[in-house]
Amino acid sequence: MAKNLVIVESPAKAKTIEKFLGKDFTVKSSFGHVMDLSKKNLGVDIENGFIPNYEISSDKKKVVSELKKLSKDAETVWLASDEDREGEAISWHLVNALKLDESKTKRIVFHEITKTAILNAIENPRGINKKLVDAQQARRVLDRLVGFELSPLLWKKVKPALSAGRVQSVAVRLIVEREEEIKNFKVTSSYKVTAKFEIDSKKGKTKLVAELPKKFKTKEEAIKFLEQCIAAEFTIAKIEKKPGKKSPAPPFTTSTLQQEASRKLGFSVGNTMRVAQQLYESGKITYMRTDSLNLSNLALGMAKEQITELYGEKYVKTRKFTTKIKGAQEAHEAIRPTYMNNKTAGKDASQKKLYELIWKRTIASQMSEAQLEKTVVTIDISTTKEKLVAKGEVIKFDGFLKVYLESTDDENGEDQKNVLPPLNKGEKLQLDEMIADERFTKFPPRYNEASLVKKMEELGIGRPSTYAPTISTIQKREYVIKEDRFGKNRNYDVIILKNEKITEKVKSEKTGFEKAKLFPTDIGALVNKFLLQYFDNIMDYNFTASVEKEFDEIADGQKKWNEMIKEFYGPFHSKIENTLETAKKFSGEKLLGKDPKTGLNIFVKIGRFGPMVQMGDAESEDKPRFAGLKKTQSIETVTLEEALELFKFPRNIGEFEGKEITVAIGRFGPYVKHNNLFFSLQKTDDPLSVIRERAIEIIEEKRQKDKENTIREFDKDPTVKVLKGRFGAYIKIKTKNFKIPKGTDPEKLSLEDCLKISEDPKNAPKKGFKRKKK
DNA sequence: CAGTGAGCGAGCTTCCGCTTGACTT
Repeated sequence: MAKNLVIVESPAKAKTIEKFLGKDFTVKSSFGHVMDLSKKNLGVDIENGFIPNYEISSDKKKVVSELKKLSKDAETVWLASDEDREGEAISWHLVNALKLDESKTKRIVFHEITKTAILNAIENPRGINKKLVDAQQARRVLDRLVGFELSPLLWKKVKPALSAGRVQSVAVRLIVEREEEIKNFKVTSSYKVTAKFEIDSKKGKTKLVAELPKKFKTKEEAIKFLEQCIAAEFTIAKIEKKPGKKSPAPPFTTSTLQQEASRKLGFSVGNTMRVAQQLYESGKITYMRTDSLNLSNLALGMAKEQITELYGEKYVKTRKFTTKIKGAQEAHEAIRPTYMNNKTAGKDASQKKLYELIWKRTIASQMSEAQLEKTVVTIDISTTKEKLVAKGEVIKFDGFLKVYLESTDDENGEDQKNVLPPLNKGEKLQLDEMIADERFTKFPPRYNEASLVKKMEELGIGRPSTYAPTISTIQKREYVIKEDRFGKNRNYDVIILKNEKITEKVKSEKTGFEKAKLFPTDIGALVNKFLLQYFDNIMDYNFTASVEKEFDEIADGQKKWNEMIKEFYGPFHSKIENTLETAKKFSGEKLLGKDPKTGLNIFVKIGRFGPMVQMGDAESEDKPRFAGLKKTQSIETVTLEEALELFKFPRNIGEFEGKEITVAIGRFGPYVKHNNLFFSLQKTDDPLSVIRERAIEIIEEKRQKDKENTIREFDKDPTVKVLKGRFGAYIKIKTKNFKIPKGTDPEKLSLEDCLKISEDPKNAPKKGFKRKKK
């Protein structure tokens, strides 16, 4: 039995560290937090000073009991969770969950997984920092109170099963507000003049492209300018050369890795993290959830060695980067290859591509600057005071550019940097052509997953471990949808001066094309409006930053954590109560117009099951009729005509086997209903025009499929069936499903067998825990 | 994966932050 038990957060880390320490040490992992607030009720005792009710998380019971056993036999238990707020709390929870004896428990920390760092940590143990734990408790309790009081309010006032929280609600706000900016954006156009000159040089003819810095607001002004240039003489007035340099970007953090993988590889945020996890687990890269730019001395040394070997000594420049991100906790290193001499690694194409990106970024960050020479050429026009400008850039020394250049989110990469031909001051230029083309102002870009993460990081909301899950949550709640939009064609004017003649042309370009961008849904916009109206403080972009400041004060011992919570909770809770009493149902109801046949009002709003249209007033004697919106429609844009179409359902389209067939649109899209059974329409079927014959086809297809999936049926009781599911055979009784015990042949089950199996609680459908009411 | 299918009636839903491997309906 080992004398020492070391507990870290991640199993891959445990494996590495075990190699560094001798055989007297066993290294195990807690798999992150082992305790959390109870999920029943609030999990916090409001009346008695906000005492948290912690429980061992259900998925951690096994880990905890194993660690408990090992800790009993160990002489010393070393708690080596990360050195940040959450890590400190993990150690504290471990003390409680494992019932550790204080005398044999030691807390150690390290920021990098290197042998020296770990041996050094072992030499310098300390106790648990209770103040830091308190800061974490404040963070945890605040998030619980906000989430578990706001969400139920939404269920009552907006729609069931919605959610709100300190992080997700602000993320949705960003997307809703960006969409509003875009909607209110006024597109204007102006004319940009570009001139092409022919240069005779020793090497033959080359081109020089120059631009007019000024843009013309109207076509008339642009034409007037071109007319002036017909008989003009063009002379080089000035040639300015300036040295410039470019520096490499710092190594990757979680957020910048997600951004670059999105731009360069087209990965979603979730995909990047999944692939990075695989690389981490196979020991190829360091930890992938980090906000630190730091590289260990070992890594710096390896990088230097690698760069010298591959490119030579003059490409080396060792740098240490420091983070500018507020609230960064820097418990880990930056994301880097474990061994810099592996230029490639990974099992599949995704892993290889991501690894290569990390390798290049890390190596480049330790390379010398690129040396540039920037040239600006000014060209006089004899007939006007305006001057043309040509810009050029020559790379004198490539430095880090040999390996890697960070891309940008900028969608219209304007500055084209070309190499200029040899030119002399006073030289007269021969105009080939001059073009004035119409350019339009561009609305602010919509967020994609990665650029939203970037913005969240800037605001200090969310952590490296939560960026990907948060983005998935707001999509799962249907606050936000990720999709492509096809652009529209737009005409623009082009005026050309060539051979001393001016001609005009109209050209066409694609505009508004969007790929994998985040759009707010009706529900997202409505919930955002509700929260902004009643809880503007939580929705404030600075809310997290201001509570973070208080958490820091708690960690410094200047503030008691439950006092901070009390100050927040008092006004917050009375707002909840007040809103509960006074706010009406928040449905976003909008009057579209009147039904021309009946004269009844047509409304659009959010109902229990999402966006819908309503015919007739709620207060009128005749109950109003309802119909759900199609998935492709929105409250914002639906027209009266489209709304009226929706009331054509359910459509009776004939009879089949003596029962009528109807078509309608439900929660899960358009369907055919026959004999109380439902059959989904295909995407290619139009619910407004689908005919009886096609409906029968769909019914027969479904029947065939059901037959194939049925293993056993019983004449005596048709509500009991043995069916083939995606996880194998199961028993269905009415709407409930039951597991079949192992070793039972489903083909041979009798009705009695089925009923018996259904009575055994072991086989009952799992529905989670029932909530206990006090 | 495939299946689900209402307009109110039960019972349920929910947060953020650590971490991976569950093993379903």
